Amino acid sequence: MDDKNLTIGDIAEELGVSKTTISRAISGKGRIGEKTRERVLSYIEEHNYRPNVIAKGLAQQKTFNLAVVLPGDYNVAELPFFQKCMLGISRVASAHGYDVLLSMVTAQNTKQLRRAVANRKIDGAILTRTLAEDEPMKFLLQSGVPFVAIGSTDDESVVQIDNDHRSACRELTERLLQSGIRKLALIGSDESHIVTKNRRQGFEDAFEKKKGWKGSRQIFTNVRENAQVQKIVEELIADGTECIVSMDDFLCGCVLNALQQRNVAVPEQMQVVSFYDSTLLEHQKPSVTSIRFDVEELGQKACETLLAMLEGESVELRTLLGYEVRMRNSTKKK
Amino acid sequence: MDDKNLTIGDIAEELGVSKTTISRAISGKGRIGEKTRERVLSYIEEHNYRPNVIAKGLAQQKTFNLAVVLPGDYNVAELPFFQKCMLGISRVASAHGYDVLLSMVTAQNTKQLRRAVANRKIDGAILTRTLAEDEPMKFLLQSGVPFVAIGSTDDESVVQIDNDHRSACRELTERLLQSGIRKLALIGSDESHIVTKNRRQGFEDAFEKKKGWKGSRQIFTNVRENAQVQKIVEELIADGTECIVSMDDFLCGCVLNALQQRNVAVPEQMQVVSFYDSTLLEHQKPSVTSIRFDVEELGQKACETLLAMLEGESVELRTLLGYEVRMRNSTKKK
DNA sequence: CTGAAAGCGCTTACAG
DNA sequence: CTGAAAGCGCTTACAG
Repeated sequence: MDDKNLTIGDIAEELGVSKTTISRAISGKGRIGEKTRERVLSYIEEHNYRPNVIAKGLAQQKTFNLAVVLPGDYNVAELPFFQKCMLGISRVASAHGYDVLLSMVTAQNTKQLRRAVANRKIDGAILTRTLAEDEPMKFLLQSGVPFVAIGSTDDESVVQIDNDHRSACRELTERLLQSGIRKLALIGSDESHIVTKNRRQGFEDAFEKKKGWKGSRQIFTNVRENAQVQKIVEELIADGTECIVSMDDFLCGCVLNALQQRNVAVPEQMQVVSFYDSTLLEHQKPSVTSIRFDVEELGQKACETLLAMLEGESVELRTLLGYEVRMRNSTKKK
Repeated sequence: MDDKNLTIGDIAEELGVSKTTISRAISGKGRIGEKTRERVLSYIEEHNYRPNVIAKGLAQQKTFNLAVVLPGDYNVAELPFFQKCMLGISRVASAHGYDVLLSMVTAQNTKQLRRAVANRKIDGAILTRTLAEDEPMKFLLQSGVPFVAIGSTDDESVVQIDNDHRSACRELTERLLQSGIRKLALIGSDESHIVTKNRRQGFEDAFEKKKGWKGSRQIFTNVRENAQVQKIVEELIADGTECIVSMDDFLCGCVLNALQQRNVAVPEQMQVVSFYDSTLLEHQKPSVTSIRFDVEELGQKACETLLAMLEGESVELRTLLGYEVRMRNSTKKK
């Protein structure tokens, strides 16, 4: 059945034509007689021939591999994001005949990525997040390897695919304000992640637009540990904050936990909002009002864009994908 | 600086020797004069030459790629496991000059893996979990691609790397029994995951050993949703169960949640135990008694074993890695 | 100890 | 429309 190592040469011999002809029949490039092509194609079909991609690559100076750069220090909150993103990327890659090579990097250690590039094992790369000081990005930039970044950056020379976090956070905040909330707080993690800045801006934007608005807001960033959240929540309860917006589902989990332990009812005594709408909070009661991004689509789009670049097509410098605000039971109905 | 596309031919010409010689100097295979070798090596060093791995692979019929087969349906509880495992694998692979190709599969869809194999883009594969009915494993088996499985299976023809879940669960249970608990329950997810069966057995083992022991146990498997957990916990509280053992950290999170909502104090009124000791429960109060596996080591070991197989070395059919039982504050001190 | 040559399995000008 | 030949960048018998 599996004529395992059938080569183009074998087929040529078998069919009494040249290797060139076989190659042309397969690739569709170059002129070839309709009948010859059909003969070749049906032979291939029947004998289950699969071209050797490595050899093809060598001849064409391609690898048909894409590197996906994955931070090794992803935290729990980001894991579901990574998973879906990866799914989107690998589906598109696969559909286009590409494979995905994994490069795990940390802030200090970009070895794996460097190796993949130095060994010429990839045609392009996808960065799965963006940092203010982004080593992998710097490296990619100076190495000349085509790449796209999932996330945003000020660098006008990098192709970016991102959700519109700023607008999303603005819209969400606006809705909260419209519902009559006068005192709210935003909690986020690493300021070094560009996405954190963008959300923060969106939050501020909402207040900008509401000029004469009376009320107060507080912002906490670089919050990473449950202990910090507990402290913050305690303060917020004390000073009468009405709503806590968390920038990721891990933080939101901590917030809910803190409230529960202090017997503060959600949403009656404190409203709670999160981002991502990930599996992390999936089973939470009450269900959590959240922004929803289609992460798989994000991955797909990123991969499609990179593939287009590799084909020499010109692509948008910046692709902003949408979002959805999902009002649920952790906030009061207006 | 970056003499980008330097080839073996360029160096040969430059140094006035043959390509064969260059190749030998690099690979260390075949006889070569000490001085010649040094000349070549220092030239390479100086000009920052990197051999083209793809070309090398074509000549040697190798790809220097390993497929890591990743279920696309990993749930939150498994995500941290995957991340660490991946880290271990990719570190070892990288250190040995191999790259990691990602194959995302689902129960129904093993396309990506099939493609990688059919295209001859990998030298071997690593399965990151084992199922009772394991499609990817079946495929790998019949395709003849060398592979190792992280997890266990009855199939004596597959090389397995696993933690000793059965002993771990037995030891944990024994400790609970020794501490005086008379009534306990075990909650787990998919029975189709072999690891679930193993743990269940370990749980039973502990009772076997304690012959004349009086008391009762309950086992719930195929539990996936928070709603199910809530119901179960309710029953368990009602019938006076003293301790709930969860097979993963997601389930345990649900259990803790259920207890908290019903104002059942941990560990005073109900003791709680989990597996994995993952970041999922990292910040939980009280801290959760748990078994701890070194997942990164697991990944490393799996990769090392596969690499050894590719070198033609003979390897253990079965490698069982250890575990640690961490007693914390969700159980009573003896 | 060293090299010429063939080969890995493809592609692609070039010529016909 | 088709093919011979050179080439992608390596490795590896074989001969010397």
